[in-house]
Amino acid sequence: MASQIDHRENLLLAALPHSEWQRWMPQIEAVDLPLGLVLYESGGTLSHVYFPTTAIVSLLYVMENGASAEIAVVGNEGLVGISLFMGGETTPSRAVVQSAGKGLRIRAQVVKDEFNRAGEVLHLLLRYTQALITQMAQTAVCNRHHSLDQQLCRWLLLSLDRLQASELIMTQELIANMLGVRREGVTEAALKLQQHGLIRYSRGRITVLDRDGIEKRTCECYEVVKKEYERLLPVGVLPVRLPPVVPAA
Amino acid sequence: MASQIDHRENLLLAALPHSEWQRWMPQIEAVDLPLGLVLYESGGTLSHVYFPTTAIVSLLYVMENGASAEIAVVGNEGLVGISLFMGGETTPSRAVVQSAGKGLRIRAQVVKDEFNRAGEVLHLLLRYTQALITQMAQTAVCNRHHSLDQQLCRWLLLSLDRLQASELIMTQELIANMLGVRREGVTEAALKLQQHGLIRYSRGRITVLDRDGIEKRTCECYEVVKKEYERLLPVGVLPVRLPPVVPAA
DNA sequence: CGCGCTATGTGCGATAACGCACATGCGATC
DNA sequence: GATCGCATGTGCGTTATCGCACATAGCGCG
Repeated sequence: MASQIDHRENLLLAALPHSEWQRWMPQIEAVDLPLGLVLYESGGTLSHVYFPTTAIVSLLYVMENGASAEIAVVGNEGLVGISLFMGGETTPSRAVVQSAGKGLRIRAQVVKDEFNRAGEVLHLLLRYTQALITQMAQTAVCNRHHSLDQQLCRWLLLSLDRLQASELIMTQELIANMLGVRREGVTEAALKLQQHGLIRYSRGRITVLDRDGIEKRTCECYEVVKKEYERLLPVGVLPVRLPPVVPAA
Repeated sequence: MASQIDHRENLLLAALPHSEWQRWMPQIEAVDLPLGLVLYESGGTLSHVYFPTTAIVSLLYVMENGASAEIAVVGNEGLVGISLFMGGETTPSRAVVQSAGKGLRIRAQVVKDEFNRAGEVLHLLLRYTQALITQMAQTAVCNRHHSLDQQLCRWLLLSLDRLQASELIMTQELIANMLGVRREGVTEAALKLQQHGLIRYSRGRITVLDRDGIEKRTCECYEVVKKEYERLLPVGVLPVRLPPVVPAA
């Protein structure tokens, strides 16, 4: 079973030295990540660390009054569960599957042990964490200074980068939740993009027609985050198109 | 010289095991941190890691158009320069002294070496980093959902917690810069607080008269961040009032 | 094929913050 | 002790977003 796992589907796993991967592989488990699945709840314990492959996971914060805001997004370039090796065990945020797909997971203790060997793994995970920090910081700034229109573009691009397709399955209601704005606001912003021929959508299915056009309309935040991921993470280009999966057995 | 340094003035240093501190001490240097001093610039290299003692340092992000926003604040509970041990060397933010005072510093390489020994120091610094991450995430959320009035209160409280006094030397213009809002907005918000007898201020000197009252007016963000710092960091209570400094020599 | 659920579109008035212009006034300096 | 610079106060029209109410319209399901 584990032999069918292609660790190249997740960039962090792909970057593991061969010897490390040999130890990890038997412990890795492939999982389905359906839309809306909560990987961990604010303050809750994590049983596993998740490495999305085709899924996208949002780290979001839900406030007392129910309002929410996304603080970062994790795809096949990263992992969900940094608080395990950062030492805090929990965080006051929630991790929810934002785009259904697949992922790999491994028991929390295994990652902790590997991390504490203080070799390549530690440095790889910490560099990833720094990239994530940049994303959070940029989100804070973006929330402060940029228009909903720009933020929607940023959000679309961040999501696209973490998908293999140019199509997102995502209602405007959900996007509004992520961005922490009204649903109607997203409708208006999306309408503009559609009228300009940049996207097309209907009932929870968004197709990106002109990626460059969207990049022109987004704020600098997208580029800053992307550059920082490229700088910090082993594989230069994020949206890696894999060769056909090696069919074992 | 180094023998006059009281490492209890900074909580991270105070939490170092005795043997570690023995190694660090000869390398530590006391520095003045005047208002406005830039400890590092976006993308710049860090020569030292700074441990504020009486000063407060803001991590802020400056955008292309000159607008800015604070993403976190560091006082005697923390350190400036996490990107050194996180492996990225630089970050796309700026560190500026927000409240003048003193701090300790140590050459970057020393911290890296100690970190890479993978002992207590590593875990201590990573737990601190996680607390910092929480602060950034909460800032992002706060920027999205809370009023300027609430944010000003949060900001005042975060600053007070990192000072030994109930007085801040800080113009409204500077606060506006930190919060990423208009100066006039801060004036209005501060005016309300003053009219309610919570603070008193004049020309860059703010005195907090009723801390509890300010806590009542702030948003949940302050409490979340504070609790998380208390949970993650060694000393339970943040605003530590030190016993008289041990006068060596 | 029609029903109903859910996604999307639209139209308000209300509000918070903006940008700009300018008034006031403290307090350090000469 | 008059002056000047900088911090603070204030007014006002503009804008983005909100909150709510309700209209339309795909699409799956019976």
